Amino acid sequence: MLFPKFQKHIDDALNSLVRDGVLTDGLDRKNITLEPPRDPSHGDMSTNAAMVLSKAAGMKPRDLAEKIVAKLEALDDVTSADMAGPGFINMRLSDAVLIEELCQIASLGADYGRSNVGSGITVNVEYVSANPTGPMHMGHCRGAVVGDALADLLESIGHKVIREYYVNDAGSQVDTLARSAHLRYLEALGEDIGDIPEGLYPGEYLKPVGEALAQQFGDKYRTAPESEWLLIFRREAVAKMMDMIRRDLALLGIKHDIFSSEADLHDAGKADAAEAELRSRDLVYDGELEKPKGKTVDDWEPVELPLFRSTQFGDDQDRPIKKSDGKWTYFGGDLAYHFQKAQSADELIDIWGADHSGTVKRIKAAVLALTEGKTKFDVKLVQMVHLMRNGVPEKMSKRSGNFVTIADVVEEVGKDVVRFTMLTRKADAQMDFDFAKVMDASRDNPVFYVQYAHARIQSILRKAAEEDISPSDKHLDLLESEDFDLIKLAAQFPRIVESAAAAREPHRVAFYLNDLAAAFHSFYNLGNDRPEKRIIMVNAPEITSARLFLAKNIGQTVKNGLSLMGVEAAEKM
RNA sequence: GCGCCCGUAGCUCAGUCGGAUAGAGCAUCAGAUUCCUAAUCUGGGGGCCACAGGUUCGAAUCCUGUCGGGCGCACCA
Repeated sequence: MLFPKFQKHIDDALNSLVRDGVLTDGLDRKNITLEPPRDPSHGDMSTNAAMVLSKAAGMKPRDLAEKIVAKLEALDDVTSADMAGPGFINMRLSDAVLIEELCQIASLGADYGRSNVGSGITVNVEYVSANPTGPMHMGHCRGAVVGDALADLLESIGHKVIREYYVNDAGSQVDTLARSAHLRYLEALGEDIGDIPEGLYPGEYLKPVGEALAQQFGDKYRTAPESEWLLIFRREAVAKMMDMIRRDLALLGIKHDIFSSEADLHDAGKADAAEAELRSRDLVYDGELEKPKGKTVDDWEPVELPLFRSTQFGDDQDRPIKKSDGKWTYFGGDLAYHFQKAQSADELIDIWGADHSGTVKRIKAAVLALTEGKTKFDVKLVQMVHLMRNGVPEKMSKRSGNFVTIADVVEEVGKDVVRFTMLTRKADAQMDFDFAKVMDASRDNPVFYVQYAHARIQSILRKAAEEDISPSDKHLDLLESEDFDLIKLAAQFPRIVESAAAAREPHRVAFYLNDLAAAFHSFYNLGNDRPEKRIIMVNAPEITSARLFLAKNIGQTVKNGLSLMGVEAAEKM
């Protein structure tokens, strides 16, 4: 592949200069970059090697650059190498090396863009982890898509990836769920339940749960005290909610390997074990919390609780792992949960909503303490999505049972639009999601633009087949400069994937695909005014077969990119 | 009051480990279809990269401060 190949060229050139006595050995080369210049008139490939090394080498950047240029211009893969500006080195690539890259796309097919730079490292990505108390709504959507795409991305560079969903089935919210389900159970048995009382979940989605429970238990728990049915109803209702969530996830194409239960974690004594471990190292102690700042709490009174010393790791205050009633706090369980995940992974990544930003420090502290720094841990915060319709905010309120579900949105605009839209923005910037815009203005939606490029290519291939011309690598020497420009852009795909994975920013793939699609559409339209630039030219089957080969592999690259985002590559539009 | 994120064209946003003259889409203006899918393309206008300092060969990018916006600041989850 092109970029690794040229990295080696530069490395070799520097080694050669070391042998010549121009450079001292062992200079730090990690800041050397290799990238296409922003302005194509500067060349195809540019490196800052001379500027980075000049200080340590005791030379002026431009003098060193000249020495490196002399080595590089001797290469077969390079037609020219020049020094520019303060010491940039610009190269132009030979046709042969670009044709070689094009053939690589063809031979690698769906694997073009994949690599093994991350092999041997297992990464656990936890995402979604929505409470099992209702269907998935749009508040969960962005984190789900970003997490899923990130997991794909990490897998594509060779990491072993464990995709995990943490089911919060131990807190008080699932008791509320059980009570809400019991009410619907009574309703299913024919009782008039009236309005849903304050504090219970009012959503209609619990009706079928109540009916199923009535079917299963008859009127066994109609008048029974709560203590008899709470655990049973909790288990049944959580299972039903998770079924529903799994269906919602499937609609969006979100995949998980493991659903970890918080309740199971406690039953297995994992939290006790973590507490014991931390107490033995004096990282958990019994103490009192400070009064909350910036917010008045009416019934505040100091209580002694087991506290984790997160202040030692930069948190504002120590954090309780158990409540005064002796039950675990969410944090207590989460701490044990992360310790458990660290047993089977080298790196952990959590995808959280920005509304949990306040708890990042404590959980980072906990992982650092429990794994003694051996496990890399990163929390990726995904900012809020504001739902709009024609510029008017769409109301969302869980308490009233009134919220926009993922199922509704997928039904309205489709999986591909949702996924692509969620990935056309940095995750740490807020975004608006306007139904009217993504629907009515679908022509302007980047997802269709990219899909259209792929569909257009497939259409050309079908058309060529009718003319009895098929793609072939026999006459690639007939390709012209516009053809090579497309190859250059496609050749960037592997490094885009690699850098997006390293930075954990799936959105970079989306922006790259937009560029690649634009380049192809532009290429295609050259043929409007200049018939000799058309892809299919019935009277010139040799160049046509070469251009078809090019188009086919551009299509392959688009498809590989879309597949990383979980978006279909349309055959026809 | 404190913590985290953000501030780039009229709007929505990119901008790679600090690199060369800051980009794209929408909107706007002017064009392209007897021709492989016009869901496309070509061109024009539009910028104090919030502001002020600092770091250096070089800053939209890193550091400090100010201003503006969002999220959070329970033993909730």
